[in-house]
Amino acid sequence: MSRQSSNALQLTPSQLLSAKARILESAAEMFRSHGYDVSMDAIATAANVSKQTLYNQFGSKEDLFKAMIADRAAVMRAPLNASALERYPRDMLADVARQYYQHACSEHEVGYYRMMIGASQQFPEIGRAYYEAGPKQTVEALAQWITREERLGRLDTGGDPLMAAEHFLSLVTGQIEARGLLGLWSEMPPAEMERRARFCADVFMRAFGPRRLMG
Amino acid sequence: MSRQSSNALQLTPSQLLSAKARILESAAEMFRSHGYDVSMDAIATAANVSKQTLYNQFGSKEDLFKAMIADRAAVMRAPLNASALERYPRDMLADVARQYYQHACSEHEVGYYRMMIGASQQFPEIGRAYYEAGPKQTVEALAQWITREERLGRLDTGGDPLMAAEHFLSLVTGQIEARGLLGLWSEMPPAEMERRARFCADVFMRAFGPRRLMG
DNA sequence: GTTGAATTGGACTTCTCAGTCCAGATCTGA
DNA sequence: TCAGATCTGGACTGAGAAGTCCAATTCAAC
Repeated sequence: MSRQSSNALQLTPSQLLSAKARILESAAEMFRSHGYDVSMDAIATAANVSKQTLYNQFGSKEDLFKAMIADRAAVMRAPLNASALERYPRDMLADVARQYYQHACSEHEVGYYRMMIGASQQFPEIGRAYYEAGPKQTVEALAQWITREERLGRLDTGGDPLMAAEHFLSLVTGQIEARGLLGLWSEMPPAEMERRARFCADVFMRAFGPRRLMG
Repeated sequence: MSRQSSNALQLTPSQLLSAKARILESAAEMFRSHGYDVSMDAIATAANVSKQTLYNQFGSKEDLFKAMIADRAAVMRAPLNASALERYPRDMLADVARQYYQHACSEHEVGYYRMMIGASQQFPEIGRAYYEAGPKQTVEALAQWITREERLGRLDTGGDPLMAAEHFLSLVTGQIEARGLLGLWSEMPPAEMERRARFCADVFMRAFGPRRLMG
């Protein structure tokens, strides 16, 4: 017991993360940047671990891949944080868009998405799992918020908040993501982010704002 | 010469398409359904051709793949046919959406898109080529139409027809495509297509319709 | 027909990679 | 200090795939 506490204070570098966590970390990075074709040797090297340990911990490449997906699922949830929920619709929506442009649409993040798309051809159940852990959550959270705002008379989707939510997210991610998936990257300057975020919020408010007050 | 005309009337099955065209056809189908990992033997078999012929015609797997992409580029152009250009904005837009839902968002077509995404990780130049031959053309054609309608006073995008065009296409393709890329297929019933098409056109018209007449 | 070119099938080489095996080192808990 | 578990590195197996080679066949043009 006393030894245990001293261990907790003096961790060797390899103990900072458990072997399993370290492997998952490296595997995610390697799969993201090289696709499913990356070799197990490469992953082992990247994780500073022997190939045998990989197989001890995960049994097979397929199992490692699936474990990595499960591990990432939580990370991929979109940022609809509670604080933003108290803002006026236009500001809240612009904020969601801004957050997307700042964090979720990086080369890195779209790389994961691309990996998921590739994997879901090979392992169809992975596509579903990812969708339900990620995009679906985001759409539903937004739809819930829209429903609330509708009750407050600040929005009017004509009874289809879910479709309105889908449309807003499509507006935000749309062509940017499409270009990213095809590997076309052009660093988006902050001013452009701001312009797009406002544009999305404006379009949405013109379409779904309250009838009398126009946005 | 006389022989030539009799040949034109009595083609053997293998002559219906030139060997090259037949190979490209089969290669496209195999790459679409199995991804880039499909073996050259499998492609040769599918094309009813020996492996050697494959190599005679295309040199290498990579070259075959790129030739296939180039061959497909034209096919992937979106349907913005001239006849539709004479309609009123709302009808024209609903039509574009309808055509997309009917033809472009099938499992088959999204399969090609998925293949492009996968390939553009391995061969970055392919992503750009595809984008420029496909999506970019569509966006620009739509933007041009919007510009014209703006001059006629039937639309008002506040001076950014390109972004408006991007947004409309995002609305149409948005979540549907996202789900397709992840392999989540649910046959869309015609009534649902119609509802979505109208929804997209309505949203767009509320956002960008002329200020006075509201759509 | 005849000739030159293209096609065929199938064996062959070379390479890469998933997964295994093992003997020695290292870690961990008492 | 010791014993059992775990990790290491490196060799090894087996499978599958890209690409080559070649002798026999088919095709196309005169």
